[in-house]
Amino acid sequence: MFDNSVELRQAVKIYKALGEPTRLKIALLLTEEKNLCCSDIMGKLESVAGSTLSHHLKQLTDCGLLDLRKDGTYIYYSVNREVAQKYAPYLLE
Amino acid sequence: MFDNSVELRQAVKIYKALGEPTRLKIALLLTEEKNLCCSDIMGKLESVAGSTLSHHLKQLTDCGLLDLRKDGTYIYYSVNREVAQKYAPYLLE
DNA sequence: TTTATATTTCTAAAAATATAGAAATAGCGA
DNA sequence: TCGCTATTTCTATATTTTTAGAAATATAAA
Repeated sequence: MFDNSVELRQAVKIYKALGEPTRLKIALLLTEEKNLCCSDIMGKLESVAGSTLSHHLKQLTDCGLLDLRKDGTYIYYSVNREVAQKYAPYLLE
Repeated sequence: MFDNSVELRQAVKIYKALGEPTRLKIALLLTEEKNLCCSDIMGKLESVAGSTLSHHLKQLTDCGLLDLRKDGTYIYYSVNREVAQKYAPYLLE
């Protein structure tokens, strides 16, 4: 029926990404203040190891929810508003 | 910062519920066709044990995404459109 | 009351996920 | 080049989640 269309799999990925407190916080952080880099984000969360944060950010970008822009050693993340609008406009409120 | 407000925890629960293929399918099924009972849903999914389905439905109702109405031995589920609208209007498309 | 059907709870196993330390990679500035 | 900072990958462990069979519960119907 809703078989595993690409669409459905993407939606699952997005909701899975948001269904974890640290990642949801990251997404909310980035709608408030765009273009934060990994270490900025680490500073705003209480005690998350860099490697852990890296995994979370990967999940959020892999599903299309976050865009990134590299600048030297820094990577700046921001919310892809189109994707957020479609799947979770709650983020943008 | 976005500390563990009730609001944030509810959002996490909802997205976690939707971040699993079977549950997302159930939610989509129920926006198409409302008031399906447990066994109707089981019929529409390929090979899910009743006990498993029961857990999924519990998760979807606990987070507020599904409403239920009991009628005899049957339990009819439907999507709570207000909650869906707020967190995942994608479901209602 | 017995039987049948719908759903849940219990229990346990398998699979997936989150986490972080350590090592690796990458770019920048001295 | 060397050292410094930012980020990722590797590896391992702990925790959570998914799954389903079996037993339990609940309601309806015969």
